[in-house]
Amino acid sequence: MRTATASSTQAKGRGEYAKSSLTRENIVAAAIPIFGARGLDSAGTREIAEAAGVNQPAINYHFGSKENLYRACAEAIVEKYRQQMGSLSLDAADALSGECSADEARKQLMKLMEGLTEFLVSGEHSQNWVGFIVREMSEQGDAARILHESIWKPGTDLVALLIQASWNKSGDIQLEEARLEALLLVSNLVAFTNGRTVSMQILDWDAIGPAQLDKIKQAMDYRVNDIVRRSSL
Amino acid sequence: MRTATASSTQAKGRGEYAKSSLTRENIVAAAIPIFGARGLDSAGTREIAEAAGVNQPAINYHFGSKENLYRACAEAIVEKYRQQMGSLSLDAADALSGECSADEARKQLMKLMEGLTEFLVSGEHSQNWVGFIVREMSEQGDAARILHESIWKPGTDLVALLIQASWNKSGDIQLEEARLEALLLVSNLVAFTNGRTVSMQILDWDAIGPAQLDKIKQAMDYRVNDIVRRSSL
DNA sequence: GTCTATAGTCGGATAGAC
DNA sequence: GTCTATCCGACTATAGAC
Repeated sequence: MRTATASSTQAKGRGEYAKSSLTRENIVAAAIPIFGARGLDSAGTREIAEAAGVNQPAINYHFGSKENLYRACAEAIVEKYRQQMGSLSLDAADALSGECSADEARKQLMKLMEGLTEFLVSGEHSQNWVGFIVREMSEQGDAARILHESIWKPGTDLVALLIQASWNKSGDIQLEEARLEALLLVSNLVAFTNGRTVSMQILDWDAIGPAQLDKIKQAMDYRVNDIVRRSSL
Repeated sequence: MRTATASSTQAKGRGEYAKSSLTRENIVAAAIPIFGARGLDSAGTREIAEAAGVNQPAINYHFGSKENLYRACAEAIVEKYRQQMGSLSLDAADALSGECSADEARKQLMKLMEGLTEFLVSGEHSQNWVGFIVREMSEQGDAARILHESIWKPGTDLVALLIQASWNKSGDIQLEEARLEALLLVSNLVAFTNGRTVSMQILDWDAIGPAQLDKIKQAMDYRVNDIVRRSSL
């Protein structure tokens, strides 16, 4: 994106910055894990600059302010999320758009949740920016809005629709109930991202490796099946 | 606690500070919601001092440093938690200490979770310091250790033991499984504290009042029953 | 014990050389 | 476009009057 030749004060996209896109991306990539670990206020521009291999004023030059960089990080994360979860989401959405049996919905739901589990809990390289997403859950700023509208809202909505389809019911009341279930389902995964330290201590785990990931996945499978089973109430 | 006469450099407890306990408590009470909302780094001593009705150096005088005040807040929270959840926890522990039928365990578990739900999600005055607890879940400092050992660990352990008792089984493998279930159960509540903003937007709620609290409680009841039902697998 | 005044440090942002 | 040097504001912590 943003095909820029190496050196020239070229024309801007539309009121947007259009400086050296390479160093911009370096800075964003370096900033995301630092912001994710320490938050907007605590993370220093000097720290970020060092990690990116540039000098401190470079951040201000490229982004205008630390907060702008923060927003740029949120946007970059949305992009990465779409790359990583896009195909899974599309599969599920496709299934929903056709008529979709309860069992088909259940299978799609399990596949989607397994993908989400791997994505949020495992995924060594992604681990960095999951911290960013989860941290922003408790904030109310601009970045939080971006992440909510592009990640949390569509993600949980998709899960909710699959749950509803698995119940073989429709209607607004059912949808709200399904949304609540979807939220609780996703929050279970957050326990292993946001609260990873606490979780590991409680479970006497010293790492979340493949063996632990399997246990989490199994627990999530139980959860999904429990939710689906409620259709017969 | 700490019965101090109004003015005198009285004897210290044991190596501990023993200044004017009243203003100490005022500062702690003012600091907890601010730390909870903004975190250790972002919260300023001036801000806290103003909220407490004292001047900024008073904090340093009474606590030595901002970080010491932070630890004092964590300890105060543990105290409040024990006051508020103590009787419920004791009831459950009592039930466990005697021989305890599966159904008795299930009932105690539901009662405990309902109490926890009200405590974490509702509870207007407590809302302040729930932010503190949840924020520290992702940290690894001294305060995090205090809260973990005095709140998270014993709390989830109790839930895990009740789950195990409701399964009518014992053994280490069952205990780890029960701990995992307990963790997921508690993490569902965190969705409405830490992620309150996100949750409300997803569910189209504009507040978490009695009606919403009932829905959450019902969902938690479903969850508990689902977990217990698995004993027959 | 509580205040005012201030020291000392570190943060983000800016100016200007190259 | 990227560097060095620097400003200015905010912060915690300390010194000392009352």
